[in-house]
Amino acid sequence: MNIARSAPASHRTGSLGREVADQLRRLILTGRCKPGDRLVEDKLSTELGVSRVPIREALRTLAAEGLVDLPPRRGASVAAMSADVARDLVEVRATLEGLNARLAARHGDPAIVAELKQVLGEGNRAAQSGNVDDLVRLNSAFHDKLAEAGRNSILWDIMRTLRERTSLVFAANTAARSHQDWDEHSRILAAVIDGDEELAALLATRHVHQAAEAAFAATREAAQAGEAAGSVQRSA
Amino acid sequence: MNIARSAPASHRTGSLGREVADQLRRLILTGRCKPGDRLVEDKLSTELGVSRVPIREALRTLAAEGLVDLPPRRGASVAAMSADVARDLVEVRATLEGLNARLAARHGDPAIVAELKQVLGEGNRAAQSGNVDDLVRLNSAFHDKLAEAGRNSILWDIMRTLRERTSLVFAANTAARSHQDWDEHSRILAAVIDGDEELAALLATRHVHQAAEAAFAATREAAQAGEAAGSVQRSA
DNA sequence: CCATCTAATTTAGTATACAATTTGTCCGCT
DNA sequence: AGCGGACAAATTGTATACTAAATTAGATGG
Repeated sequence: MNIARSAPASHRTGSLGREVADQLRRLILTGRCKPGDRLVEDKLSTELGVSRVPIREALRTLAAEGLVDLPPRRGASVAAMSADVARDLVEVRATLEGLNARLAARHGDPAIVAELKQVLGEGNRAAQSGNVDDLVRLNSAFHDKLAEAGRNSILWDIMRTLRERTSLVFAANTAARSHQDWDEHSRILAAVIDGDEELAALLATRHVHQAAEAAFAATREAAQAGEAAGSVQRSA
Repeated sequence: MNIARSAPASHRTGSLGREVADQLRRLILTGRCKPGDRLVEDKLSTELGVSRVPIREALRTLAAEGLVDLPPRRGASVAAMSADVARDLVEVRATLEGLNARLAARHGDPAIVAELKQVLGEGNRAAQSGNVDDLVRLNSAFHDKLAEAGRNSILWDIMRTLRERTSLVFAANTAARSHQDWDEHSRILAAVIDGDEELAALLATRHVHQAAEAAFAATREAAQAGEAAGSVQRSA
């Protein structure tokens, strides 16, 4: 699995370190590395076919993004998220999605609005058909475009990492809430198009809070169910 | 200037890379490295007496914080801030200071509030005497403590880097606005103590916006004055 | 079973070498 | 004189090897 060869010109980042960071980010976000998993430099080095230098660089990058824990002298591990941190993340993201929606409503770039309409249509179809991969991708695309529409580079950057980290919280029940999700997306976009800053901000903030509530509730249920039946196969 | 020896046990961070990052951060924030200055790995390596590895680590860290530019294959330089980025920073920071003040008013930790009162007193005295170093330090301390009072680790982390970057914008006229600054600090703290979330949020947000307005105005004046008289000694 | 000592693993850092790329300079050409 | 391209210098990106320090795991003995 030599990424130097497996992805030679696919997305030229100009640096192996960034490619490694992208690879690991994907592994973490798709859940193939679970929270707490250790990321040993030597192992990654041989597995990915690069020296330890780019590996270390990638690990620092991901640590800065909050995706990996990196205690001194103790090595990297996939960041575990406590309930407290999850709530903190949601609180901040909700506020910033509100700010961003307000800015988007203020500027109203027609090109981006058109793209948002496009994504909204596809999202609604995906919610009908229930394709989870499409739902995840389109949800990501919608919030991405919306962040672009806000036209604030600082905000865009912060929201990118915030979305990544919250996606781990929300991942479990994207499918279950998809209809409500896309209904809310639709209303947010309508407010943005209307230039109604207050409403756009309110809806975007509430959207995050409601999605979080649902996710937390689902997680609690799963935890209870697991507690009742799961202790036999804890290590699976 | 070997930092490995010059700061052996002063503030053990457990990692040379972090010490280097701290050093460079201070150089940048105190203005001893101006925006655009190149940060060449070899030079820093010999000057600080460490190998290139911790230097690179530090540069990545600072790049993640937004204090240095790090284009691929082109080397690091102290981040320059355009007027656009400054406005974006202020917009986001104003919103997050608002959120944080709201959270601080909600929780109202007595210990931190006591510390805030302490800092407020010292700040008012410094505003009277006009000691710039003290003003900078105490202003930083006030916002630091206030961020603690919000009790949101994610928010705390984001606001830390945001404060660093905006401090570069505000640095010029901290002295000029000190009385109004500390008057506003006082009102924010009062609202926090009252548990008045709405008022605390409003005042904190407005505090940032007003400080920014003043700083932008001062910068514009300086630019005009410089345009009229300064082209003779451009390079100084 | 617990404490402790030891050995293996792993990270942190140094030194060095080299390839790739960017940047700067110089020279000839128009 | 100005411009474009070859050439050289500087700098980053990566690999490799080695040392040191710290943590983890295991073995040993009480």
